[in-house]
Amino acid sequence: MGRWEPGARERLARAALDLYVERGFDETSVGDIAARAGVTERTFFRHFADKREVLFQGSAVLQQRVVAAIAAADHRLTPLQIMITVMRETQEYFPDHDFVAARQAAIDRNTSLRERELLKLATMRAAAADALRARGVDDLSADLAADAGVSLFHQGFQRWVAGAAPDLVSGIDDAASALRGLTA
Amino acid sequence: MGRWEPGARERLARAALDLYVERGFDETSVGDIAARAGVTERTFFRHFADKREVLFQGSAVLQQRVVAAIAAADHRLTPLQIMITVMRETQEYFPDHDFVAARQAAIDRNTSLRERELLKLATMRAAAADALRARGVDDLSADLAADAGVSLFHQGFQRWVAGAAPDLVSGIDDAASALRGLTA
DNA sequence: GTCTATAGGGCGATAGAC
DNA sequence: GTCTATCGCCCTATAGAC
Repeated sequence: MGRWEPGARERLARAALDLYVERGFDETSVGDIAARAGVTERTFFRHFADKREVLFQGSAVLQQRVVAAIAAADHRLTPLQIMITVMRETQEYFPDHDFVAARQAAIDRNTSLRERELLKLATMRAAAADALRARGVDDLSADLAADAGVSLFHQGFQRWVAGAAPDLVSGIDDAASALRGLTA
Repeated sequence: MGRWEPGARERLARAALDLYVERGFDETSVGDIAARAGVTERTFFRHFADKREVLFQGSAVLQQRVVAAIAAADHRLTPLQIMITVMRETQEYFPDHDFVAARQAAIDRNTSLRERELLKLATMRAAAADALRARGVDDLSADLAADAGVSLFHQGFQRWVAGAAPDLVSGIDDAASALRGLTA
């Protein structure tokens, strides 16, 4: 046995989500999280840049997969079709509805967490646009297709989490269908 | 003459933008801003909720106008047409290109300012969706049309600020035209 | 207007793994 | 020996409380 237990990062992430749900983000100090995880405050900041970031661990990996999927998409698809296809495939990164719902409840109750969520979505959107440009899509079309794809993802995601769609893919399909109605 | 100079709010806003541009957001303390404006730190926080908010003063007014314009739009327009029309009318709120460009340069160099900008856009989007719903547009279509409208605004705005479009209306029209190409 | 808790960064020391 | 995670105590600025 070492002087510290392994898995500090995971314990910190778990403790943070639990506390944000239990008593809210503003009412939770980094000291509280660290204490529950059995480490010091300073250790928290070595794993996570700030108090918000602990809820967005997976976003960099998700974004890399999205970029790779765009690069690998069928050449006969239009930019918008590529985005819809790729967004549907993100379903596998959100396996546990209860976990996602708890995390989303914490985010929705706090403005600074919503800001961070929006930043992550915007970062994914920018990366998707770059990936489309790398396939030869023109600048403006790439930005707009990326915006549209992330919009469909976001609306589908929200409806899945809220229980208005049975799964993420259904939510995205509902949104894509409604978008077609709007532009017809 | 009172015992303090009037216009503290305007002086603070001006001092903040100048300092953010000169030396960057992180390198500027609230004390620096207050000193340049000739007031105390406490006065800054009575006018602005936080250090970021000082760059987003006009957004509440802009949002109100957008909501009112959606409510007043021609009944024969589709939700997407309403959004395009209303977004084009926002031109009058951004008269001075140099001021807008300086402000945008400060925002683009700092992540936490970008977060705040994204929050303001998301708030406008939510308000626009509510205004569409109030006209009888269904839930999902309202959200998607609001997303699309704000996307067109954002892309058009960026291109105008960067000099790729002669004015905001042209930028939005370019984006709307490209979007039509994507969904055709 | 003053007072204070907290965020979050810097840095050296330490204790494990290899 | 190196590398890396953790600790602990330094610091300042933000932003809320009183």
